[in-house]
Amino acid sequence: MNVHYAAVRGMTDDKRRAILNATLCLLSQRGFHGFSMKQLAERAGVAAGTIYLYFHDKEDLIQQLHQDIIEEVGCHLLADVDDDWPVAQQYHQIARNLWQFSLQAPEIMLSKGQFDTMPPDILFGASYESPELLLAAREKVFDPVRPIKEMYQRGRDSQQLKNLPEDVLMALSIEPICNLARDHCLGMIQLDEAGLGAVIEACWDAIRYHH
Amino acid sequence: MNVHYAAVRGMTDDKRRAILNATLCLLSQRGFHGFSMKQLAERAGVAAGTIYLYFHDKEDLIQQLHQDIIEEVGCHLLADVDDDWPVAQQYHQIARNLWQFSLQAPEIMLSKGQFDTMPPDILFGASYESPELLLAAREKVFDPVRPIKEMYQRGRDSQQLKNLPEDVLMALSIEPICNLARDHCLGMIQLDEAGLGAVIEACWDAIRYHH
Amino acid sequence: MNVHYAAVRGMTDDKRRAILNATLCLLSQRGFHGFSMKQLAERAGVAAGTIYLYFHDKEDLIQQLHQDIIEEVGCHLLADVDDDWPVAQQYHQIARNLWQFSLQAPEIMLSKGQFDTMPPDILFGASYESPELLLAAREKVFDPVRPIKEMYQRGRDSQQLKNLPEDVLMALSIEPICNLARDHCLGMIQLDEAGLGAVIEACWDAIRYHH
Amino acid sequence: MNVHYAAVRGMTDDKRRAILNATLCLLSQRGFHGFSMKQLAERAGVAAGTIYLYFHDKEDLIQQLHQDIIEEVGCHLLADVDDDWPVAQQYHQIARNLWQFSLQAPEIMLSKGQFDTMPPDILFGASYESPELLLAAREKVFDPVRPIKEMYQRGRDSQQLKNLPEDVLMALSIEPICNLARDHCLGMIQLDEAGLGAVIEACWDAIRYHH
DNA sequence: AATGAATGAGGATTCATTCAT
DNA sequence: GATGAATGAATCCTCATTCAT
Repeated sequence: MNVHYAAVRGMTDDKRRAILNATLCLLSQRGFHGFSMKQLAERAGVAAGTIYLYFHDKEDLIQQLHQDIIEEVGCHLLADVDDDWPVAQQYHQIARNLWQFSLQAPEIMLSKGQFDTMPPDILFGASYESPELLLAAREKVFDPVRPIKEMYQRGRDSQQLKNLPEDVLMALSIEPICNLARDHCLGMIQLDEAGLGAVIEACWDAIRYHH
Repeated sequence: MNVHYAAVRGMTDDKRRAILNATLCLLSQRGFHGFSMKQLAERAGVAAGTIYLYFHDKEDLIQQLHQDIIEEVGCHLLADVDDDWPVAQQYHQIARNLWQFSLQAPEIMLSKGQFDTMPPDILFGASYESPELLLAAREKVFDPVRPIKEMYQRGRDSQQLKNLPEDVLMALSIEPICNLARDHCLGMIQLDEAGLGAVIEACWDAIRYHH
Repeated sequence: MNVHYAAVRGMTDDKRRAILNATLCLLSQRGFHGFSMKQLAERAGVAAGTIYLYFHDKEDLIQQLHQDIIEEVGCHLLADVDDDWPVAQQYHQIARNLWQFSLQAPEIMLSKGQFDTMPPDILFGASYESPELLLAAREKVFDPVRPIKEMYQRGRDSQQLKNLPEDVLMALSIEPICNLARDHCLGMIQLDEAGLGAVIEACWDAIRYHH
Repeated sequence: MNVHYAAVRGMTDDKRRAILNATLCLLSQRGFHGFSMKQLAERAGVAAGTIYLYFHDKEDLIQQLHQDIIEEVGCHLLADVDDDWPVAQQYHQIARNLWQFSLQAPEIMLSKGQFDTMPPDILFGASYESPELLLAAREKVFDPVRPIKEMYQRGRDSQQLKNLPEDVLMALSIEPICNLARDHCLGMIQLDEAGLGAVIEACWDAIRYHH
């Protein structure tokens, strides 16, 4: 019975996963309004109605996908990063993890821009009209990557990093690598190992405290 | 007669401008597929059919908007920049111009992400499938901001900037400021004069050649 | 003054003719609903609004075109036909005139099918619902070709033609030639001089009284 | 189970049939561009979107209707026609079948003119520009009525019919009856049994070889 | 007389979602 | 749980017609 249940769970979860994967693919290529639920069903190999067994509607689907991705990204970025390392080493590891991750899951990289431009009520259930609500909701959603934020805080407090808000530090050192990874995935730029090293170093230069 | 003609010209151009402005507004909020031509007509204060007197279809409208914006951005970013200045000074002026521009035309800043995630055939008439065609088409479209690219080339050749492709240098020094400007417009971050100076300096640190 | 007026009249009539010619062309290719007034204006070399100076609306335009065509057709079919000739000779002359006419005005031939399938209220101002009204209206419109009908009557009354209604006699002897002329114009069939003679003879066989 | 399945099949096919029937009705009255998909949906008793479950677009719908009609017409015209009969008898049977058919399916008769004036790419996927392609496509579409064509060939080869192309023979002996049947359906002419016999005989006179 | 910009109703088609099976 | 036929509102775009110039 247990086995049977597990099997069923697994199967249904397979369907959920198939739908989420197909959504990611279509979302990264066409954006939220740019693909239809029928296309999605086809791509996922399920019937149109099946999607609504797992997700309440299109927005819910996107929201759950977003959450899933953040968890996966958080997991990959922090792999092999030791809390005891100096901030510089931590940062370099994270940056390399990010690049590595973009190679194995390019659609996720491509989907970032779509999520960034999405009305925030879809992802967070709050709009720009009420900034404090939105901030709180964002914090919750981005909880899986909080350790990264905390690393920046520690780095700043110990004067290894410049005295700037964490958001800004990340915008200076993580986002450029995201953007370049995306361009790399799209074939718009080429970057070899040496180039990658130089880029990571440049981003480190941007945020490290110059004595 | 001349005046009269000008007035007429002005009026019809007013319609085109009204449509483009309304498009920018809706595009930045909802994305390409996220707003309807009827909404657009309403916002622009014209009849739905009128849009098609000035633009062939929705894609053409977006493309023309994109071109218009690039010209306007190019114009503003390069204002008060002297060719004879050292690269460092040129960069700082451009960065400040960019921030300034984001304050007076926030919707343009917000629309950048939408354009970045748009299928390139809409903007450039070429897809990722044929990279060389796409590259050529991009170059043409981005011609109004070519002087900025050339500044980066000169800076690199004279060893004032790191030895990285211009695209990468820009991704390290211009895009982060764009992103922060966008977040600033949305109220997601606050940045005072000192903070802005620090950010610009940080981006300069990212790309300047450290001897 | 008179001359001036005539010139103006001529010019405006030129416009009317240009519009009618362009209408014929578009109608024969696309049918009543298949072409737009803007296309028509373009083809005729006038502004869209100009059409409405000469015709009340699209239906009126078609109706006037129809009337014009019937007059022109009547004129050509009856050319060189002498009232004193025997019916057989008259018929042969008309049939040859018809073929000849189809060669010099193929669009008219092609437009016949369009008029035949048009709701009769457009052409005659009466519908199939009130057959007697429709019949009267048709008679009036087709007045320019009445001599042909009368020829058939005389032929029947003098027992040179079969004892069938004129409409039927025409459907047996004129319409097939029209259809073949249309197919010839479209390149769907080829018919040389001998073939044409055989066809005309065959149609004559269909209606002549066999003693 | 089988019965159940059949019932379901029947029901869905019912929808397709309802749409085709409604299309025929509207097409014969208004022509291809003259009726809207919304009107069609209303007439067929389905939602607008439902049409697109069965047909790719309006052109596909018309094309399928055309094919259906040709099959039905072929079936009716050749009913009770024996291959062993002399050509004369075959022709007479076909002609009577045609008249009979026009009485029980008048809309089909009325639709013929609409199909005849339709741009051939809709019906055959080929235009007048490439006559050989068009001819081949036509032959395929008209395959269900090929036996009739073959009868004409045999009749001509055995010198029972005049030495004219089959197309011409049909234009002389079948099309006039079609046209008269249409006029009869519309109430534009009356034709009793004797009249019909005379008409069929007249058409036979047109094509039979006179020794 | 002539223009052609402007209109907004109406065109074909697609969409997210539901529900009977 | 899974299906996919069915819906009808909403999509983009075209149309015949008007009217200020």
